[in-house]
Amino acid sequence: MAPAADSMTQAEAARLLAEAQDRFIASWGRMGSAWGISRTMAEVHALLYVTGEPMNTDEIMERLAISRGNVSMSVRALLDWGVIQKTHKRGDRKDYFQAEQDVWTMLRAIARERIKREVDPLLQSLDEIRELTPETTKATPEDLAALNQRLDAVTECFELLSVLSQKFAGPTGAGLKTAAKLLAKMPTRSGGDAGGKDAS
Amino acid sequence: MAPAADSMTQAEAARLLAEAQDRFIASWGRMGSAWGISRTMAEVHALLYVTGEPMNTDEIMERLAISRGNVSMSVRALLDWGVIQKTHKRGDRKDYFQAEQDVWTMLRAIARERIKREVDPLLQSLDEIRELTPETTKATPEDLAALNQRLDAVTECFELLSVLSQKFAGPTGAGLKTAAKLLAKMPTRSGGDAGGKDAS
DNA sequence: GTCAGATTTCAAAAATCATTGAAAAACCCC
DNA sequence: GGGGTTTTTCAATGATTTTTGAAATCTGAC
Repeated sequence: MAPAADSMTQAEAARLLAEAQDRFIASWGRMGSAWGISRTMAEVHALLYVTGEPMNTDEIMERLAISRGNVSMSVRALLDWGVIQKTHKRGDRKDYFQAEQDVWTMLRAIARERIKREVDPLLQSLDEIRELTPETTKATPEDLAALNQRLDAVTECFELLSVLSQKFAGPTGAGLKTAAKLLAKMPTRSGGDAGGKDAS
Repeated sequence: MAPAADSMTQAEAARLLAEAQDRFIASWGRMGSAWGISRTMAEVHALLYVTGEPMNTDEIMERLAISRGNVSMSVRALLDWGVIQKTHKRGDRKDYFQAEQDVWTMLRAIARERIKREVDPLLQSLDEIRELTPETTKATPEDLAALNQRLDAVTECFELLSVLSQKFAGPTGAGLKTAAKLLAKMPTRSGGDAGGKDAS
């Protein structure tokens, strides 16, 4: 539209935009891989988030210099996580993908999925293990009793986590943002801890 | 001590104990690797946690069937994370390692480290990127403005996370357990969300 | 200062995980 | 239902991470 801007040319602006996007994509990818998500998948997500635009497979391929198959798989995984959506354009048979634009909604989806995929299975294992180790009060050697105690401590802790995720990240939840804001406002009195052992 | 127990022999109890421990170690290792921690490192941690006993390198090697070098590296990483401690036994030159026994204290250490290692660097990158993209109010093409808005949204969100971790997981923090319990008690009214977009 | 035991380091090997590309399947407009 | 387009799948390849084991370093008692 306007041929040139005040303080920079369109070309300059475009270069800047691309560079900033690339850097964000790289950072997000790095963080993703530290958290057990494949770097590329995180990068695809970052690209879709940072542009905000729906993009098709070919555009993603080209921008990230990755193969068609890789895009297909990453995009499918992101759909499974619920952090991107499939959209369409009139008169275009290609699939377009668009990232959830609200950061809190995005984090909520991630939290929900991680709990479902990783915490819940752990809890189930813990239950199974717990069934192995009877607690016939007397007769049970003290080692078994101590084991049970430790197992129970872990279980209790992760069950609480799972319940919290239901409450705040679940489909009817109150929202992660609410939770975070609440916590941030909470007074910090080291003495007030509910559990005995505290500030190390 | 006592030659036999009521409902099971010592041998039975020992076998049970070992199996339950092994299963816990395997589960913990699986969970660790889903979260970007090496499986072995998580397993060493699980072993030390579940036995509760201080163990030396040779004992860990044998129990987990891994090499000396691997134990050395895993143990060092766990020390860095602050989830195990080095101890000693009189008249024994070997190092012994013992896991933090309080689950919440342990989770707190993990949360603190992850924020420090992964969130804080992300925030720094975001700052740097943000400096690339000036906001000279007018003149700035709308794409750059939109980018800045998205970058800011992510920054705000992770900054809140970082602050929270200071508050609850930091050395003078109020304790993760407190935070979790508080949240669990909070009423769940979907309408109460502070951010506009909510229950999907 | 020396020595034996204990730990760390690190290059090479093994194992795991991610990526490609081409073939197959699905899709859809006429 | 044919023909072109788009997407998915998956075996093979490539890249990365993890593990090993032996050499180097450290440690503390004597």
